[in-house]
Amino acid sequence: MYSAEHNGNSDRSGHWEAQLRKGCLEMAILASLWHSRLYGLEVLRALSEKSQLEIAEGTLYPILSRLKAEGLLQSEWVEAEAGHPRKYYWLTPAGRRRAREMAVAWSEFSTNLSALMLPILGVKQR
Amino acid sequence: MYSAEHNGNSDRSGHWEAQLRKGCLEMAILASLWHSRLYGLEVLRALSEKSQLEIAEGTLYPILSRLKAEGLLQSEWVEAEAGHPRKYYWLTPAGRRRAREMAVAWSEFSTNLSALMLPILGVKQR
DNA sequence: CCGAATACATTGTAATGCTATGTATTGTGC
DNA sequence: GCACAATACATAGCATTACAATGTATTCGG
Repeated sequence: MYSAEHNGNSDRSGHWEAQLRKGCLEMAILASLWHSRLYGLEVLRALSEKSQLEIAEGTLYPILSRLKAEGLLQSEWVEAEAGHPRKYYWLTPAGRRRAREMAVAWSEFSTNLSALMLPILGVKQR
Repeated sequence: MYSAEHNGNSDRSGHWEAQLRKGCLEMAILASLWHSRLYGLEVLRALSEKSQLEIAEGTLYPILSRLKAEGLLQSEWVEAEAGHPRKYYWLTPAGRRRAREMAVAWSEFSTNLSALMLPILGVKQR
């Protein structure tokens, strides 16, 4: 996400984009684990590369912890052959179900909202 | 939005959809005013009809108030020929600029996130 | 041994809806 | 005229969720 601060807007202007993302992060993190288990920083990198979604570490770990507490993720410590021990996470069956539900809800929600934004983008409507 | 409570999930399950919407409401409300000024309950109806977005009154008015305080909206009381006085809102030039910025950011954000959700929906990727 | 890099974790704070509730005005029926 | 319903707007306590700042722990390299 580009910074909006260069616009010289009011002191709130830098914050509205963050609000756009709130609420989507759990879903995005679950989605990042759809294909394979990953450790924390791999999740960060996956999200950054696949969807330009930048999450801070301080944000990520509480979310992972919350999802685990809710039974949507499982985790285990793995001693690396070289380097640091890592905590790997993967989706539980309940986690896969949740991810699907969220994907469906997101698809509908985002389609509806995007239709609302079309006139503003100057896109022709049918 | 359909209710997720019929799934019999944990007590948090009914709340994640609400979180998906948070952060999008300011943008949606600004967008609802793109073409013409509206009074409060017209905004509600416009959002419900155009994008199936249901916002409670208790949510709408603080947002309208906030956007006005930020200089993005203007408002005035109008005595109706029949019925109740209504408070009409419309976008200021700064409001139109913000709406455009948000529309652009949303377009990019939602496209990226949707791409992340495609595998879960079982949609083929190129 | 020390500093850097990597990996994970925590907490106070700010922001934003949700829920419940309340105020005010107009219209209708009795 | 009065009571109630409908309409319209408003508010505040609470729950939730990131963000930012900070900290702990481990490994590696000089």
